[in-house]
Amino acid sequence: MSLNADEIAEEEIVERIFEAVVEQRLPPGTKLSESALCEAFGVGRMRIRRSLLLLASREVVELRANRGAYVASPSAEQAREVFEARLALEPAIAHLAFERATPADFAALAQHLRQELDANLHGRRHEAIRLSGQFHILLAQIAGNAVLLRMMKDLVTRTSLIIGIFGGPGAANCRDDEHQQIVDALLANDGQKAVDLMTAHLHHIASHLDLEAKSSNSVDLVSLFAVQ
Amino acid sequence: MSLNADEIAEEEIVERIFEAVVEQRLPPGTKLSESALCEAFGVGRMRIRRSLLLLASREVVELRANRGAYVASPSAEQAREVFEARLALEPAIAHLAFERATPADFAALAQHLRQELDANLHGRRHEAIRLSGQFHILLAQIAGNAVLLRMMKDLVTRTSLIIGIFGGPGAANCRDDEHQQIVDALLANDGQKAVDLMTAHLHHIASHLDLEAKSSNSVDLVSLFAVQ
DNA sequence: GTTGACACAATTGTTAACAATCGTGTCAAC
DNA sequence: GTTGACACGATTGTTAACAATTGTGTCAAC
Repeated sequence: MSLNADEIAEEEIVERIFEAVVEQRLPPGTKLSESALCEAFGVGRMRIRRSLLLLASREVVELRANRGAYVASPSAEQAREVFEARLALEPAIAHLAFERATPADFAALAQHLRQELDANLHGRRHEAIRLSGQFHILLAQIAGNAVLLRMMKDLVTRTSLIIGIFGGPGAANCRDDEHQQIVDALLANDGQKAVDLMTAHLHHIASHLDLEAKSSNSVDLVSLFAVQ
Repeated sequence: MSLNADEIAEEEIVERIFEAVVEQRLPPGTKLSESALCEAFGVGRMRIRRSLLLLASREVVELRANRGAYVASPSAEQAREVFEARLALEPAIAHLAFERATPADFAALAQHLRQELDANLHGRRHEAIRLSGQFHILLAQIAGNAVLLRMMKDLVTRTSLIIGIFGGPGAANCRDDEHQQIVDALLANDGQKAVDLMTAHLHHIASHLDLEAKSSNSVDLVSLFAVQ
């Protein structure tokens, strides 16, 4: 009778896998076998199957017919599209957050920056990466728009995959103090500056990627056999 | 052996239902019973179930536990969020389309405008509504970004639901010539004007909505029993 | 006449067995 | 030594029967 204390829901499974991908504990291409996930989450195969379908619809997981589910490996083209989308969305989100931030929101931002700094100082890498993405999601929450928030969760998660593939070694997260600067601009009531800093921040992240390399091996063959 | 001429795929079912929702042939709240859909598409229940899950993840369908699937009925708050998201995305999309449009794209735009005009002149209402949304999707295609394109498909579909609920009677689609004006600005090589016209266009559509009314009946009871 | 309880029908949700596909390892042939 | 075919094991995909929940209609009680 107690309202559903029994089993884990699909949404939670999706959320957990999102988190693992963001933290780069699930690298691109990792196989997600059904039986392993059933055991990991203690649920039936059907629930895992639905979760994988949801993850695939958000392009965090790739479903290959008769071969199973794999963590997505975004192509260079997809990476470009993700950053282009973020450049379209996040300045607008920064502006909305600027208009709507309450004192409680500023407190949350301050606490977040503290956590981020702390994780970086103490070398907790996974947590630092997660918080780095979480900052952008926190801004979307402050912007007060569930549609934009959902979009950002997807984009941030895919960005982690992109950095895992195209990012230089070690330069996994944007550990600069640019997040701090954005919050400072918001605190200084300078919305336009916050928007501009966000745009610059995204350009900085993208500039640390090498979208040419890492075409793996298959592409070599493709270009080899190109008619042109 | 022939490569899959056998059955309809989930994606196609999702696409067809999206289309029906855009054309407002599936009004908000319509029940989508599994057996009926099985018959309609000639597929097994499992495939329908997966399709409904995908539709729910894009918030075009609402899944109520043990009660089935229903076409979503966006709330006023959700309507606000959808338009806010469109206002964030579409100016950027218009700008990208401006930068990347080829002569072939302009031809497609011209043909689209002709079709839209024709459907309006001859009173083909469903087609007119569909084309009205399709214009915005065509722009996203021209912008050359699959991520943004996917987002726009979702937002346009949900906008149809929103207009169905909050739109005045008859004023279902934006039948002004604003689409024409946007294309004219693109043709005149005036990107900024196209962006501004798009923003104004979205404001016009939103201004024809009555987000206060149509709280149906349940909300009356809620406000009636509100503690405050 | 309205209200409450009860039972039934219809629909959804789950489980488990079955079918199909794919990758791998072995083995023989060249 | 490499290549091709074949068979096996493992994993995914599907089907069908079963369980559970919800809504409805009937019927008696007040």
